[in-house]
Amino acid sequence: MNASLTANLNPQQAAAVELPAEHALILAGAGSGKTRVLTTRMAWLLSTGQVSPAGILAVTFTNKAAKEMLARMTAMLPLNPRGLWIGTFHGLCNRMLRLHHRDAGLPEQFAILDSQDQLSAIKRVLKLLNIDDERYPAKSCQHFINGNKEAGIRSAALQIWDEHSRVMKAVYEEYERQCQREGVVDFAELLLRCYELLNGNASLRAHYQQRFRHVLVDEFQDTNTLQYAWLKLLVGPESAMFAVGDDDQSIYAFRGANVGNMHDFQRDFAVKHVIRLEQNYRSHSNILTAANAVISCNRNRLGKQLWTDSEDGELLRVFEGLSDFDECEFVVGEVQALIRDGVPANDIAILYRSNAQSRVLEHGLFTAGVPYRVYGGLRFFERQEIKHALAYLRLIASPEDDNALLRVINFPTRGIGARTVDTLQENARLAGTSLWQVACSGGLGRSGAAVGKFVQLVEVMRTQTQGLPLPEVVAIMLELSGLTAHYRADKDGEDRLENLGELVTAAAAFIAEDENTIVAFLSHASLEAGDHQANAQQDAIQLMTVHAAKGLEFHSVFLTGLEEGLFPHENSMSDPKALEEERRLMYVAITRARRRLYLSLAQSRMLHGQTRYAPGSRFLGEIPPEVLRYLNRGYAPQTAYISKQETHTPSTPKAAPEHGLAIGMTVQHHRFGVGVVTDYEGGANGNVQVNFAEHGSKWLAVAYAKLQAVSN
DNA sequence: TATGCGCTTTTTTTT
DNA sequence: AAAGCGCATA
Repeated sequence: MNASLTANLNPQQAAAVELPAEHALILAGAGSGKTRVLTTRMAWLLSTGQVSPAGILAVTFTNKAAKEMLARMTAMLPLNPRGLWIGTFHGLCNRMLRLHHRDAGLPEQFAILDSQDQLSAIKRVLKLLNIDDERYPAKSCQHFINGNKEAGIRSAALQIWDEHSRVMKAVYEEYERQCQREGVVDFAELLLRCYELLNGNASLRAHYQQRFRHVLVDEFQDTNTLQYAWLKLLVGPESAMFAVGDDDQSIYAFRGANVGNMHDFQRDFAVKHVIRLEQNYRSHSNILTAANAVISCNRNRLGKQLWTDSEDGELLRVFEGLSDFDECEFVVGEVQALIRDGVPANDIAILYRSNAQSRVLEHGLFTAGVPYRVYGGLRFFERQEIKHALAYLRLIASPEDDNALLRVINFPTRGIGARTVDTLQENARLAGTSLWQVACSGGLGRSGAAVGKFVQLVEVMRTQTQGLPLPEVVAIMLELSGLTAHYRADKDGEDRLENLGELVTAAAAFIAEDENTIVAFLSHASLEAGDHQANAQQDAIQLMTVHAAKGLEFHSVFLTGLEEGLFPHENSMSDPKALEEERRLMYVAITRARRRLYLSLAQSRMLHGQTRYAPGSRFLGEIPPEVLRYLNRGYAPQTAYISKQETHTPSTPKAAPEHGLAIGMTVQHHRFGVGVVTDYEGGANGNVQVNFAEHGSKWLAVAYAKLQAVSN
């Protein structure tokens, strides 16, 4: 039986699966069968009787990954999924906090704030403290609070340096108080609270350490400081931690992920088993060659070289368009050709660095009648109509939820204006109670009647839905609240109505596999905002950012917008660390392709309403020319030589131009025609690099080239 | 309370 | 170019 589990694994994979119960770090390259190893490891542990399902804790970052892991496990062994602790960091912390809410200092029915809710909660704090939100924008307070929570720092521990730090500390402090008073918890709080629960409660900690003999972590390179600290508390002297990650695919440092955790893990736990999974089963060899070459330009790596025994495959196709429209036209044409050749549409992806780039592509695909699907954007549970509906549910479950009350007290409008809400908040502040309590006690003058009716409405919703199955609760709430009527009356409300209907369906689906409580459903909504997509996937090509593509693979991939300033993004170009992250992003992008990879760029592009000119991405220049095939003439990989220089010599600040030329400027040359200035060095006696439409990119001596500016 | 105009601001994103 | 936001007006 054990043999059958590892039968189809390569020696490294099998070794990883069958490691003894000791700490291990698996460095798993892109497409090397990481998830397979993780799930097989668990199945092996269970089937050899080393551990019972209750003794396993497996952590992932996304619900999708958790679901996939569970699905693959149950395919290998029949299991009751309820006994297993497989989930996201947040999901597992939520589970633990619900079980020990008293020890954690939380009400049994605590609500979870998503980022939007958190932001509005912070706005209330700013208002309460009379803080100038020009100088202290809610967004930056949110960033500050989350940053500190992820570093495990409470407001009380903050040092005051100046006025700014004093205000930030005050905001954080009041925000903590407010959340505690209202019984709500934000995402970072789920982790921090759970960390503190275990840290401050030795017997509980010992209990879980005893219980979880095997702690398995997926995408370990993406863990932040707090997540790692939480793991350290859970892993006891008799537990083994099995961490799988790829430092080369760490693309979330910008939001707090700490790749250094991989290194720290080896040191903190004296890890004896480090296994590298370097054989790639996904891509043809030329694609891997490109990926390896690019990533090898990074300095800080744990070191790993992907290889494959598959054939070379095609060369990577490079297309340089004159404009973003030109690039788009090319992409659309190739997509159509691929589909004609029988590549399934959903096995084709168009990737880009930033969401704004999707617009042109969407337009092109739409015009050409190619079915496509854009990933990202607004998620189901984040839509305003859904948030409104959830707020009513939250009020039914716990009326003291001020955030929820504020959201819907006047939606649909019922004559409770900003003034009334202000008075309500002021009275609540004075009395030190919730808005709901104040609303119940009346005494609000002219608008008191409207508030009274709202209180009644919530009461009626609660009594009428008492004890009913969740989908019915949702349906009744939608009617009584007036949400359905409101969107029915709205000429543009059709989609929203449909989504509200979908919410009832979601509730039905939820009780089919989980509990029948409103609170559980609300947690589900906060923690799995993304999973519930309203429109099912048909056979359509996929458009998404490179970030969103992580973990996915496609037969053919179009990597678009390979220009300096776009990819790498301009905000990352001055910081070497950020630049390395961009390069890892490039590595992730390249390794998404199984068979065919297109690399495309445009000489000019509409960006922020302006036409911008940028030279080709340095990353393109880091790919060995032998694996590239330039589809349109004239654009040999000159960018390579510039970027090679840039990569290997410390970047020197450019001297101020004395010749009046600037990067992006269109110029005319007597022999080479029209081109765009892409670089220069030295002053009037120096050189200038011009990318000519007809003759490609050239370095010319400024003094002799006699370039003339062309206005456009 | 709703609407519309002019102003600003543009990475990446899960939970 | 487009979307979000604050403020003024109907």
